[in-house]
Parts: sequence; structure tokens; C-alpha cells
Amino acid sequence: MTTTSDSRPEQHVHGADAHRYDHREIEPRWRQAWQDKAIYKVNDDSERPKWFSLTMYPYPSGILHVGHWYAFAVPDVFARLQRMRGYNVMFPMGFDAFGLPAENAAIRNNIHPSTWNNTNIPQMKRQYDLMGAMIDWSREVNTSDPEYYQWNQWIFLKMLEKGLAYRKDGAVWWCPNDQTVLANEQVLEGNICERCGADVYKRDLEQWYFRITEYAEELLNELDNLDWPERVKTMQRNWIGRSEGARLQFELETGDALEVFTTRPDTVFGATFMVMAPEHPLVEKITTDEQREQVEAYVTKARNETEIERLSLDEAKKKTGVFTGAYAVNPVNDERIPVWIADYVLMSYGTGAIMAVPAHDERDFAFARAFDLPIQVVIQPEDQKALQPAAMDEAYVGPGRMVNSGQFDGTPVPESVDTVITWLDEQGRGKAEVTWRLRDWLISRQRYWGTPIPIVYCDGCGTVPVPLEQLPVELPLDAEFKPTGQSPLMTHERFLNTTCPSCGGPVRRETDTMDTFMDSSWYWFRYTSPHYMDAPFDPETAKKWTPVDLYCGGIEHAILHLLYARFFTKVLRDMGLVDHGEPFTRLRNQGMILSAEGVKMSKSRGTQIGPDDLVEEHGADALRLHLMFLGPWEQGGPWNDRGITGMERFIRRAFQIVSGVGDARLDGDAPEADIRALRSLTHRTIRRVTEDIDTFSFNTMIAALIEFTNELMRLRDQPVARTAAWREAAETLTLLMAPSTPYVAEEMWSRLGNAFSVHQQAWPAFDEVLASVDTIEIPVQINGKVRDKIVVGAGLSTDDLLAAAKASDKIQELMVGKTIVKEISVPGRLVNIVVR
RNA sequence: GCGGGCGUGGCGGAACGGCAGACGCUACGGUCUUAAACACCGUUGAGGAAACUCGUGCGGGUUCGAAUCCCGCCGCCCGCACCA
Repeated sequence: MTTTSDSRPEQHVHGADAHRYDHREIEPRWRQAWQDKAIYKVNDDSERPKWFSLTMYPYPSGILHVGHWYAFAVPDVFARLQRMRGYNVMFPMGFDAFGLPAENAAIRNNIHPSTWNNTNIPQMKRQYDLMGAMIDWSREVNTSDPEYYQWNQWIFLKMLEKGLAYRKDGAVWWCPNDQTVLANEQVLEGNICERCGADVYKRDLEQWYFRITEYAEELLNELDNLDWPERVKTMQRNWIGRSEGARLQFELETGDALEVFTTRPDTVFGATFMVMAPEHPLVEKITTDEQREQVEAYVTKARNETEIERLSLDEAKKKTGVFTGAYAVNPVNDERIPVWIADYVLMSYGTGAIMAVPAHDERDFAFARAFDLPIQVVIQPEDQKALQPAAMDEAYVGPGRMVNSGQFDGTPVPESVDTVITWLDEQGRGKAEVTWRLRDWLISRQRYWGTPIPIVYCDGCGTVPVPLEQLPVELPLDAEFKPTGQSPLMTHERFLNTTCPSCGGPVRRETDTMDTFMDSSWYWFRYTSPHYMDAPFDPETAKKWTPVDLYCGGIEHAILHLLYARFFTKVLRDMGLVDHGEPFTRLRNQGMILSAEGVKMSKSRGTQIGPDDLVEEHGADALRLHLMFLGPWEQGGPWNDRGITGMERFIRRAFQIVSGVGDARLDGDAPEADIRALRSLTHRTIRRVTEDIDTFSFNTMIAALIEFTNELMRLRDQPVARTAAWREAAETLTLLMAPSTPYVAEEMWSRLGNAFSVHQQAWPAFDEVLASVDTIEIPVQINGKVRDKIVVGAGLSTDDLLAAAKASDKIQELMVGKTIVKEISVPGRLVNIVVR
């Protein structure tokens, strides 16, 4: 390893410009040096402990904007700190290259999605390099590359083998604009497409699903052990939605059994009617002739229109429904109760049917009032007048005691739930059950730009998986990719027609592609062995690197991506490929950088701020600092470039101080106290900067660096600036700046006469003794108001501190004629004297 | 409706229950310069000549002491939303 003094341009050694900061000259030069020396190359076999820092990979959308920098440059600071601390750091990057964004952009620009990606990806990589990110591009992952997506197919086939992938006919969400089905998770506000905002509706289609519900319990329970933001965990918990209750059977007079799920089996005596989802399979059978016309009309309406009509929030609460003409018998009291259908009961949750207890459920209450159905009170709140159904204007859902419930009268609620379940079980009328809100994951997409599902359909053999050795099933690049409502692959003869792996006869390929969330559900494993050809990744190497120690990304992925990624990790564990079930030990979400107007940056509205001009004008280092200094990283906020000059000024000052050290003689004398004060400041700054990066408090970390630099500026003409302590300060400043401003720190390191590279140095150690201070200033309050400040020894005891405070002339003056009521003395903090 | 978060100068934001406004921007004044840019030195919450007083969305409370904790409002943001 050579020093870089020979690579330093002449003009910086001699002449007036010697200590001038010029990012235009510094940044490209060191970028080149890092590439030439491959200092970011990741070694799988290092003796150092591993650290896997992952940042969510982007869509190859074209160019980066400052939001991408915000999302990546800041985790880069953390990764660099870890590296300097002695970890073997993996900080990889790739591209989420399949899917609608690329496909839609390609359609808009009338070029092939692969062309679109091939144009954008190099451009984006150049921009990541511009920011000075610590990326080893030899590990890049591109999900649209067959080398990658064949492993999607491999995993799919393994899941099929284990019964975790299955094909099912059913009503699925359809987006008429994107011309594809959507997963439940991709439908917002009842019927809005997450991608394009169009109204979506349900269609009957045969589709592939992943059985994520199999893992519901584990997905819920293990959240407790993760170092993730609480709100993300809460969102996942709500999404998984565990409900404890009971499954009950009601006999219909037609002889059929109607099963319901309820969380309140203790209200079963108050069930005065039943409601089925319009799509419930029994509806047709039990509907009486007199009611048939009405019921059929309602069912048709529910299937075709309800979702759109439900758009308005008021509409959603307004109950509609139709009587089927059928009656059921309440199993606990033999009451004959009518069976209705209504769209407020969802086929996809529970059993698709409910027992309605209007007295104690808000929705059932509203329905009963709308259709004049009977209301029976079975829970009586204590210390209140008896509830009268006619006088109620809302359901009573609180605690109390059971009434009108036979032998259970007087049983306290909510303990009543378990009591009743036990009894129902004994009677064979019901049993305890846990129901989940989570649904299985629909992965089929009728789009071109995705991983082909490796299945063929044979007239003789049925649904046949493509054998592993025939992978990849390659996506043909010459297909017509424009959306037509069916997969473009359906008209691609060469793709479509193949031979059956089972019988050798002619077969048709599955033409749907996989949801791109499949790609992102395991991509980080691929970074650990990006060219491995025997499996999705080398289990041995993966074992060294995973789980990911720190995952950074946007809050918008709080549910979908993170839930699927957790699911896949558990599946891969159960296949024996990995040894852990949770992929991301620690998660941090950055806030969103908005446009100056406070709205989301959007390409179409022209509100995106690109980094290139800012880098040209202010430098990548200044831009990195500015993004960190805007405010708490986890908060985000509107973009403005007003403060960036402040960051440039800071860099210039630091640069000037450190440049001066390179050629100075530092063997001078200075007062011992000055040296001690400087070293104390240096070590306190190490502590602050380290703690702040560790806690993701990047804005205050920079404030600490600025304060340190400003103090050095004040001292630069003092004798202490000619001592070894000054060099310690300058070197420390350089090392502390290295993660945040990698370019100028490298230049400063070189100017200090040190060997390349600053990024391969150890993070400065902080010395508790040196960091301590001898004297501190303590505010002295009278009745809670600061009246004086005294300078005292740092280690003063409670009593001595109080005595020192009372010795102050000013305090004595103010206490003349007063009586001391109370004295509070907090060492290191303050003194407060309460007087009357 | 349910769940979570937030509210501090002209602006971005600091502040283990202990000096509110660190740090930066802006603005103003000054030094340097033929001049400009850069840089450097001041001032910059409000009122007041000063002593001092008032100040963290509003109203209460706990405490020697509250931006911070508790109760009740107001406003903004995010997530879920007929999940039985």
C-alpha cells in the first residue's frame, strides 16, 4: 500500500491554493482510487466478525433523486462506521428490475422493458458511485436476469412440493387499468389499486397462491423479539389479525348446517338472526322460492358493484341485505331465527357467515335497526338500569353480567367467553377457534415483465411442474408486452407450446408471471453468493452472512415486503437452506423526502430533485451532510437546499485546519490546562459522534463535528495548535468525518501524511479519563428561576455544591430577609433554593 | 370509528423531569478586498435603556422544578377500516 502523496496534484502542495477545498478536483480523484484499489470488495473469508447492512434495492426507474440518496447515503454512514470498528461489512446493492414500474415505463416510452432497464441501471450505478457509497458491485443482483429469476422458479417448485404453493379458483381482485390481478394486500380502501389508483373489482380466475397463513402464528409471535420500529410491528400484528373465539354450528330448517365464527360466544343467547356473505355457497340452496328473485338480484349487485359503491365512507356504514326465506335454530335456546344475506359479512373471513347479536355488536345493531329485526339483551352492565332494546341507540359492548342466558345468568363478562366455550364444547355445539385476518398470498400476475411460473398444463396429466433441471423457464424477450387483459405470453407460440415433462405429449405453458414481491422476498440471500449455480444461494456462505444485522428502507414496505420476506425466510429454514427464521434483526425506516411544497416527489409532476447538479455545485460530501442535517432521519420532510452552504462552510473549515497540520511542526509547548482541555474536547467529540451514529441521530452527530471544528478554529492561533494534542485533534476529526464525508476525509487523511486509506483505519477509541472535565458551570436557582451561575469542580458533592451556591454574592443578596424552605442540590446539574 | 405519531424562534431543528432554542440557514452590522465572490468577527425568540418579565398548540394537574409526566381539549400527519 502506497501513500498518496505522489497522486496529489502539484498545485495543492505549493502556492496560494494549497489549503483550498475543491470538491470538483478531490471527489473524482478519490473515487478512482477506491475503484483502482478495490477497497470496497467484500471478502467472504475474513477473520473479522461479519456485519450485514442492507438497504432496500430500488426500481430501475431512470435516475436517482435526492430521496434515493437519503435512503442510501445515510445507511452508508452506518456501514462505514461498522467497517472502521473492525467488522467485515457487507453493504450490497441491486435492482428490483421486474414488475409494473419498468413495464409501464417501457410502454409509455415504447421500448422494451429490458432496454429500459439496461439504459437506466448503468446510469443509476454511476450515481450511487457519485455519492461515494461503499458498494461492491461484483455482488449486484438484477431480478430480471434469468440467472436470478430461475431461483424464483426453483423456490416456487419446492414450495409446490411442500404444499405451500397451490392453485385455486376464486374471486380475485382485478385492476382494469393494469390489466392484472392484485394480492389482497395491494388493494387499498376497499377497492383502489395500490399501483395506479384505479377502481378494482373481483373476478373469478384460477390463480396460484402461497400458503402464508400456515405461518401466521409464527409470523405474529416472533415480532416480539425483533428490534424493529414499534409502529411497523403494530401494523404487522394488525395485518395478521389474530382473533380468539369459537366456531359454532347452527342447524337450518332445510337440514343444512351453517357454521359461524364469533369472538363473543357468550352472547349466543342473544343471536336473533343470522347473516351470510352473498357469495356463501349455501345461499342458493337455502333461498326460498318467494325470496329467490330478490336474493339473486342482491347477490349479483354485491358481486359487481358493491366494492365501487363502498367507496364513500358513509356508504360503508349503511347496511343493506336481503332475507333468504330460510330459518335457523339457535342451538342454545331453540329459538327460530331468520337467515339473511348482507355484504357486511365477508366470505373471506371466518366462515363467511355470522350469528347476529344486535344488542352487543355495533354492525348487527345497525342491521337490526335498518330491517326492524328483534334485539335481545343478554349482557347487563353492572350499576346501570336494565338495558331496554327499544331505548338503546347503540350496541352495548362493555363488561357486565350475562342475562336471559339460561344457566349462565349472572356469569361475569368477559370471563364468560371461556365459560361458554367450555360448555359448548361439552355439548358438541361448538369449539374454541383462532381466526386470522391474514389471507394466503396470491402470486399470479397476468403481466409480461415477471418471472414465468414453471408449470405446464397437459390434457392427460393435468397440472405438471417443470422439472428443476429444465429451469430456467426463460421469459422470451421478443413478446408483445403491451397489456391486453390476458398475459402477452398467451400469444407467444414458441413460449406457449412445449412438451409434457411427464408424458412427452404437447402441452401449454402457464402464461401468468409471478408477483414481483416474490423477487424481493429472498434477494438479500443472493448477495452472499451472487453467482452460485446449484441453489438460490450457497447455504454455507449464507450462514456466514445472514441474518441481516441492519435493514434500512421506507415505511411503505412495513407490511407487504417485510411480511413476505419473513415468510420466505421461515420457508427456506424449513427447507434446510438457512438456520434462522427471521431475516432482519434490526430495522430502521427513513422518513420521506418531499418536494419543497411538501408533497411526494414525482417524476410526472416534475418535482423530483436530482443530485447531479447539487454534487457538481456543492460536492457529494456536502450533499450527504445536508441530507443528514435536515432533521431526524426517521422523520424525513420537505426538501430545501438552503442549508447546504452551511455544510460546505463546515467542510472548508475542517479541511483548512487539517491541511495546516500536514506541514506544521507540532513539538511546541502550551499550558498544560490548554492541552488537557483540547484533548478532553477531542475525546468528548468521539463519544458524541459514536453514540449519535449508533442511535441514528445523524443531525446531532454533525452538530458535534461542527462544534468541534468551530472550537479548533478558535484555537488555531494558540500555542496549543503547535502541540501533539493538535495533531490528535486533527486526525480524530478526519476519522470521525470519514463515514459522513468519505471524499474529503480521504484527502485530509492523505494531507496528514497518512497511508491510504482512511476508510481502512480503526474508529478512534474514546478515553473516559481524557474526556472528563475539571470544572463545570452550574446554574443556581431561587424558587426555580436561574439567578446565578457558578463554576465549580466537576466532582463536587451535594453538600459542597450547595455551600458553593450559597457563597455566591448574588444569591446571598437575593436571600436577604427570606426564609429557606427547601434546598435541592443535584451534583453536575443545578442548585435550587426555595425561599419564602 | 380503531391504532400510532406529532405540535418549540423568520426557517430546518436541539434539549437523561434540571440553564428552552444546541447546531445550521436566513437577516442585519463589521473586518478583509480596487471591487465582487470566498473567508473571518459580532448580533439575531418577544418586550424592556437596564434590572428584569414573558415565552415550547390551548386549559388544568403532579413536582422544589414540566417542552418533557398525568387529565381534558384543538390542530396536523400516518396506518387499518363492516375482520364478526
